[in-house]
Amino acid sequence: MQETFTTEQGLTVPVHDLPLLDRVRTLILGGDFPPGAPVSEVFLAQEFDVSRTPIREALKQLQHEGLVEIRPKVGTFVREPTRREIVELFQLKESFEGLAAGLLARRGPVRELAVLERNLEESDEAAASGDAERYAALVHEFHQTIILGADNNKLTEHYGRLMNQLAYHRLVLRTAGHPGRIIASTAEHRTVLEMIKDKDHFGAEAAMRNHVYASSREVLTDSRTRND
Amino acid sequence: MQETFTTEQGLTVPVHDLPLLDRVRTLILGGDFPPGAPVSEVFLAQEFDVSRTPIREALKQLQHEGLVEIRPKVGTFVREPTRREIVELFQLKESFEGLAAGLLARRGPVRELAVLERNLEESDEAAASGDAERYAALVHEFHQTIILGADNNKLTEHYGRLMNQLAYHRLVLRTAGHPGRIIASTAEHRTVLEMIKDKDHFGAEAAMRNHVYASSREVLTDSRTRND
DNA sequence: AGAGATTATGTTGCATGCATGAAGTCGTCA
DNA sequence: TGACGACTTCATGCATGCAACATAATCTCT
Repeated sequence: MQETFTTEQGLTVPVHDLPLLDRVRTLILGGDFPPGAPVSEVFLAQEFDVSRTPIREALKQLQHEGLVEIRPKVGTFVREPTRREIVELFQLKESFEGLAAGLLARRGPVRELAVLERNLEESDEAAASGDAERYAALVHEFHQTIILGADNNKLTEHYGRLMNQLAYHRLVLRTAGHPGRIIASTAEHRTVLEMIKDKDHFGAEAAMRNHVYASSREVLTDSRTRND
Repeated sequence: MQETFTTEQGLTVPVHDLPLLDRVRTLILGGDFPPGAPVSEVFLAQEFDVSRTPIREALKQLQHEGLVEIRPKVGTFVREPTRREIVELFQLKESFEGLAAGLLARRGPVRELAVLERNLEESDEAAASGDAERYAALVHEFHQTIILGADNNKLTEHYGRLMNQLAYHRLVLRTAGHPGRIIASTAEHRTVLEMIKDKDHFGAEAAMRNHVYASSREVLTDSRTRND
């Protein structure tokens, strides 16, 4: 097994081309490029002070991840996911996270339980003090902990791809949404955690899927963000 | 949306580099390369009569798909999935196919029902006449029909990636296994179909997951193939 | 002036060459 | 004989150059 590195989104990539691929991805996801904007190879090449060749390879990866669209002989463009794709991705998210919660419950973890417990406490604090940013970070951490806790690298990998595709959408929502409004999804998180504690993997999966479904619906029905 | 093409495994790729990427993938999955074997760029380059550059890009894609391992400054090698990875992939397969069956049941399909119905009849015939090859093909078609019937392109995409990673393993099992032995999993398929007919998406998902789990266990416990 | 054809431009697609680094090989020395 | 070290070999990593094609701009003709 080669040396790998797991990115923030949980995507495992070979470590040797991490800097470039990661930097390009960050640049595109950063929001500097509106959807549909062209991403020229030469621009990126001089931006990162490398040749076009490694840039091309990175862009192909990103195409594979669904973040950009390469039109042969024309150019590369930031891909704007359609609403239908968003729905599809959320269906997958529900399935992935449900699976993860179930696997974690079956494992009967120790370390993760403490982390999740602490997370919920801090989430309550953040919600009470109205710290939206902190709350969002904690929500992210909660889900990430469960995914990683499932102890299934392939799941982590696929989940990372998924979240990368949703990342741009999330960003739009987060910046365009109502920052002050935080709906406490902590209750649903707590339910999930209880199920995991009880080693009820069936219940944990169901609870997590309900939670993801609920949050996705709120994202999809209107444009208000639920920070989750 | 750019023009895409869906491969046999259901993986959607841009059409312009289909020939090369697909041919390289087929070559590697074809079994000519034992696991761990080096896949030199120059070899592939002269094999397909192109330069190293497009070969490199294709290999990077395959690395992304998990089929090869690129060791920097050393070479590219056919990746041998560990047993643990096989287990992880089957867990994902269970989740994917369960999701697909559920979505299909919820859709209340018409065309797919006829196809699946016919498939089961032919499966019975193939099983009765002991045509292992035909039976395996029908099993593949059954699952593929359900995946595609779920009408979720992202699911199809992720599933395709998954199956590509399992493809090599399947091949080994199929060739090394006992070709005469066919255990009729048709009964489980029939259960899944009944649930879909009844639009019981919950039951369909459960039935499919049980089925996939059962077949995976049989694959994993010993080396005998169940053709599924 | 408008429509079609033609040129011009910009970007990608690929081939090639060279530098870099990793293994393996051979030789030398203790 | 065994171990250490320089060297050879070989494959990759990347830069560069040129050709091909899509698109836009221009020109011509009616």
